[in-house]
Amino acid sequence: MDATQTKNEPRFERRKDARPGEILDAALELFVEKGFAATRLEDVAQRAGVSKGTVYLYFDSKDDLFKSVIRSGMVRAIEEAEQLVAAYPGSSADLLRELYTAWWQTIGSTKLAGIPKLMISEAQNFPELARFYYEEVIQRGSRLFARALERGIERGEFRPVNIDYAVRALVAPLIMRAILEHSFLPCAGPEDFDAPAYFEHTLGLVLDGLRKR
Amino acid sequence: MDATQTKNEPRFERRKDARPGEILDAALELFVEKGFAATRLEDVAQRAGVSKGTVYLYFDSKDDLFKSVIRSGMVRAIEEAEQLVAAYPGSSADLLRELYTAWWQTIGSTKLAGIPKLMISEAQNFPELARFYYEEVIQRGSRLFARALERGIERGEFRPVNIDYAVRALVAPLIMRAILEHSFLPCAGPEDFDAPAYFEHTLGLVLDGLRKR
Amino acid sequence: MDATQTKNEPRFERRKDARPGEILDAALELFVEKGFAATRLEDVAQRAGVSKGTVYLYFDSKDDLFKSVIRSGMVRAIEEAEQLVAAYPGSSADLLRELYTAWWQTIGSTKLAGIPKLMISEAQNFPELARFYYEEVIQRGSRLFARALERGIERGEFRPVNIDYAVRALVAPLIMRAILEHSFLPCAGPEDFDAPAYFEHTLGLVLDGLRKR
Amino acid sequence: MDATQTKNEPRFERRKDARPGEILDAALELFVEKGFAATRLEDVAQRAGVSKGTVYLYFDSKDDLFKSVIRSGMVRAIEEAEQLVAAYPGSSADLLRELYTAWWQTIGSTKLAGIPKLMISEAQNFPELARFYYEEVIQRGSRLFARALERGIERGEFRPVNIDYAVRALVAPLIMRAILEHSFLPCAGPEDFDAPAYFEHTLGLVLDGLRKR
DNA sequence: TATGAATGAGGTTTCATTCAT
DNA sequence: TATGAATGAAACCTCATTCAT
Repeated sequence: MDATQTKNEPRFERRKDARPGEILDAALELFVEKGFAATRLEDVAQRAGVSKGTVYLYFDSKDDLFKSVIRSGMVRAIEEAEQLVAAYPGSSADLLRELYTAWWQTIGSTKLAGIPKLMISEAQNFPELARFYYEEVIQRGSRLFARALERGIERGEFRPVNIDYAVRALVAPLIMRAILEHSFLPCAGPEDFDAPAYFEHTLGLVLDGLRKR
Repeated sequence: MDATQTKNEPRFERRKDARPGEILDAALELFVEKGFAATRLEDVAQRAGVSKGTVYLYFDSKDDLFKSVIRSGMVRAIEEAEQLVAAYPGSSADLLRELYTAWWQTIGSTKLAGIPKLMISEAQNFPELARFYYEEVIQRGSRLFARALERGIERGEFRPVNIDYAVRALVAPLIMRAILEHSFLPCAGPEDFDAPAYFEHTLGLVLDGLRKR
Repeated sequence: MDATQTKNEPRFERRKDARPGEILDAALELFVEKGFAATRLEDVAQRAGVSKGTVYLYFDSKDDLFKSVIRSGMVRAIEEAEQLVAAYPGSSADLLRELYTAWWQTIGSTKLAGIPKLMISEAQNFPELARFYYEEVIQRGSRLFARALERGIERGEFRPVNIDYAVRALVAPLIMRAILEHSFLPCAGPEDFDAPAYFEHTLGLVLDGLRKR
Repeated sequence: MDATQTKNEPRFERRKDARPGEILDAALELFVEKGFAATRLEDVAQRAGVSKGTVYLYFDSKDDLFKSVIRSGMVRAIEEAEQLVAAYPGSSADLLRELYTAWWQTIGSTKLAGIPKLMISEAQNFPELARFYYEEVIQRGSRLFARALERGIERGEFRPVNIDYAVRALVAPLIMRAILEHSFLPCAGPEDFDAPAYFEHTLGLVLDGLRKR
């Protein structure tokens, strides 16, 4: 069934209508807020404006809903960024800055920013999902930065450094920021964590390390 | 199997003093492994080698047990590190390296390494506990590094930098490592994450940024 | 046995409107029989023909169920009796007899007769509920009799007596009968307690005391 | 053991020492206050000033403790009153008044006043105990009043009345008062229930009914 | 499709009872 | 005798899931 449409769908989205999107949004919010186990499906339904039974029209189970939440969010953003890297005309330092900006706009400042914390919390309870996320989001996302660094080295803009460690140095603040937003940020004064400034500074530190002597 | 020991095991064993610690240990392991809500008190009891009811002799509720787990773990390690910083005779760069080593030995390579992930996951569900952790662990721990940096600047070993950002750059890899260990490390090959090497590299990057020009 | 009916009984039966009443009935019976604390919610559910969870669709907790049982029972009967007193055309002695009859028909010979014992047993455990019952049932019920007595005195049918004591003399046998039915009646031969005769005799005693000399 | 003392002990007291007496006192108070099922043995022990285990040195189980509480209280008081009736020299009206006074002094104004409510509440849960109480306390107590009434009729002091109903009219206020004290008295103003006046009035009413015309 | 009443397995928590000391 | 730590059955309550409407 559904043979005509099966081909061009985004790979990790299970349904085509708009209804499940609202459910996914609600579920993401609540899973991030309370954790998977502590989230009641009834609350998800209510926040999505549907009844409890309706959730089961679109998702097989709570587990299935969780997996859909994770799968549906991040991948698209990474695909876009991959295109950005492939076609970027400017300097590699600017490309890195561009990647930071893109991350902030498509993930960091949106609901998707909750996914890292969520996935970290539940990785051990959903091993296959964790593997999927590790490969399709973490590794694929890391490769973006790796490619930009390699590009810079090839073009003589950066000195040759260990790519893995440099990637981590670049990615860590993004993840830290996303995690903190959904954990301790309410404890800190809001002034304590100005994301753009933090990113700018980290970028400066790393670019300084990349500069040829 | 084990025929020699099976018979004489007493079903009632009185060890009042040892109990709470054993329960806390078991609880920490399971909370980290499965999350707070998904951990059944029965499993905690079993792993601690006691019955369900015994847990309630020492802790008022599951919530109380959770709070005790968090409170009892980290603070001691930080106190020790504070003494280290206060009395350190050598260079500030060595002090930073010493802090890294101490963190790895007392936290990073022990069960306590699970607490950051755990606390991040549950911060929103335990706001007062989150505040406690933020103040007594995160801020107090950060101040350790801040003091080492200030010391280096005062003594002319480092150039004057923004302390906050430098602290974050130093702390991020420790936290990232601890978090990953209890989330995606099973997905990665074990070779993918050699903690000491990672730390050494990060330290190199930051110290390089601190070097006077 | 019962082969003809066993098959088609649906396991899910939707009867939203009837449920609360059925549950209240079952709960009243069991609370009276065993006491509040000794009654298991599972038994209430079973006697009402529903599952444990269903009880919680209609009542927040066991306490809430108990309060509803008490509140829902008596008040209606008293309201009806108040109208009886207000509109009664005959002699005041007949009105007293009428009140006795009404009590027997709407309370004494029904399940509601268990409530006095139940409420007495639990008054200390539910102080606010006890206050409600005291005001809305005990005092309001007593006022019924008081009004009939005052009416008789005003109309010159009775001699002026202390209303409070006379009310107690009238009410006591009703309460005693209801209490005994749910406590020691199984110990006594059933012949030991013919309620109408008992009431008739008490009425005679009191009316005799009210007669003008 | 204890052969010298075995003979004259009160029939329904199981132990001879003073220790169990304190436990029984504590148990009576709490059973009356909260009901049997809602009373925790730990609280009984604490109020008696002993440890939980000690209770089991003197009583086989919670049920056994309950039965002992009931058995140990009332019977002695009734025995004394039986002697009073058997030997009373004065008028039968005075004897009735004497019985009221004795009841008030040995039961109504003491902790024992809680037993009627307690026994009523638990009669259905302890059928054999209920039967014991019915026979040894209720019927035996009623016979006290019956004997006084018969004496009065035989001696020509009272007119011949139905003894059963007259006994009930005499006993009801005593029981009502004891029950109310441990249920709704906290709801009423304390002025609402002056026991001696209430008793005096009831006695007057009944004696009036007994007077020869 | 959509609803929400109904279910019942499973979790937390209590507490009567046991037993090593 | 006396203690109180330990036990585990059983209670209350929740919530993912089902199904009649």
